[in-house]
Amino acid sequence: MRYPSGHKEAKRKDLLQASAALIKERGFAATGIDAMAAAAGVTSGAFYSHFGSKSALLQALVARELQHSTGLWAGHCEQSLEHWLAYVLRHYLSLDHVQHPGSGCVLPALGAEIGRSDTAVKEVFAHELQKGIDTLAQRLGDAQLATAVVSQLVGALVLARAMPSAEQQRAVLDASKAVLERLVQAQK
Amino acid sequence: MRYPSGHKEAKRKDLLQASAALIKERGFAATGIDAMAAAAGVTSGAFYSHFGSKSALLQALVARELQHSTGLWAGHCEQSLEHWLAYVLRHYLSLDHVQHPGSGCVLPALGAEIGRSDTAVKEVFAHELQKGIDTLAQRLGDAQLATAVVSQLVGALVLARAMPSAEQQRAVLDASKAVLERLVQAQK
DNA sequence: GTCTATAGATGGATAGAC
DNA sequence: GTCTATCCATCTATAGAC
Repeated sequence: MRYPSGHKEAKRKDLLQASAALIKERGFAATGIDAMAAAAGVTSGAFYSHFGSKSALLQALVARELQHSTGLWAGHCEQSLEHWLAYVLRHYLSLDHVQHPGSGCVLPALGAEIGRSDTAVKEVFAHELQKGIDTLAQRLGDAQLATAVVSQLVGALVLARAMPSAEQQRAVLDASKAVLERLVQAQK
Repeated sequence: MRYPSGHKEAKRKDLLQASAALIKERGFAATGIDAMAAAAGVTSGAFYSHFGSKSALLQALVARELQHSTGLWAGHCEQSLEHWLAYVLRHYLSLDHVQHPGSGCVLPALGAEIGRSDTAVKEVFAHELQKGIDTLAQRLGDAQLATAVVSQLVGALVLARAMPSAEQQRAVLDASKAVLERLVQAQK
């Protein structure tokens, strides 16, 4: 073959990684194939040798992004509940996360658009998210609380990003921090 | 004049109402001017005699939608905190709301896209949302709790809509209901 | 105020050369 | 496997007739 072994897998990974940042930043519907391909250093023709359609890329992207997130999640859950909580308050509910969606969690950035996607995308989403919720549920001893905590985090990021000033963004984050501490402390 | 007095205001209202449902259903970026105009029974040419741009419509739409939502919100807050909570659990956190975004709240449907809009849209958003939060904060006696409750509701709707089955959607809603009851009851 | 028509750009996706 | 070139549809926005 004219290309080295492993080239295709590497390029597919490049495409996923580069388009993930673009899509989380601009939105899935607003991001074109050309822009994704260009971000990975190829053209739109090459895109279709890796993904059958734009929706197929979204499916792979949701899987990859959630696997990464739940990996971080689980890593900080291992030590203790307090350690996990400190990590979430410090990083997930941060002004930096609000202002840089391209390098942040896929849920607040693309959650609504996943809800408008086909069943294949939703199934990947539900499957991967469940892993993260299960990990937290084990630590908390309460599956419903774990699910609500994720909802709290996602809602706070969505609202904070819609705010026009950093002060207003911080107010939304601080409110969520206070309530999350209350919820998790009560569980100890 | 060739058109009856009040015609323009009425048509503008038609455009807002018809496009609101479309946009909350399909997303703002994915909805074209032609589709919005057609839903109100006019053509794209007429659209621009009411709104200077697509973004100007979003601004008017966010204002109108949030005014409607905070009106409902305040109405159910008047009687008692319990009455408000029952209303929210029964209607906002319902399977019907999850499955019919076109007639539902603008926050979970368009929150992420408002976050990607220009400052004018974000300022209208923040101004109108603050009214709703203030109303609830007075009842709860805790402004941060009020903000976090809204985040919880928005996050739950976003996640539930991304789920592929009604059972999974309901699990997200039930988790939020349980935690909201706990949070609000503790405040009494 | 609304229409038709259209400009000018970009969208997703495909075909054929290399 | 990637490129260039392209089809065809759709996009936002404008111009001119009525």
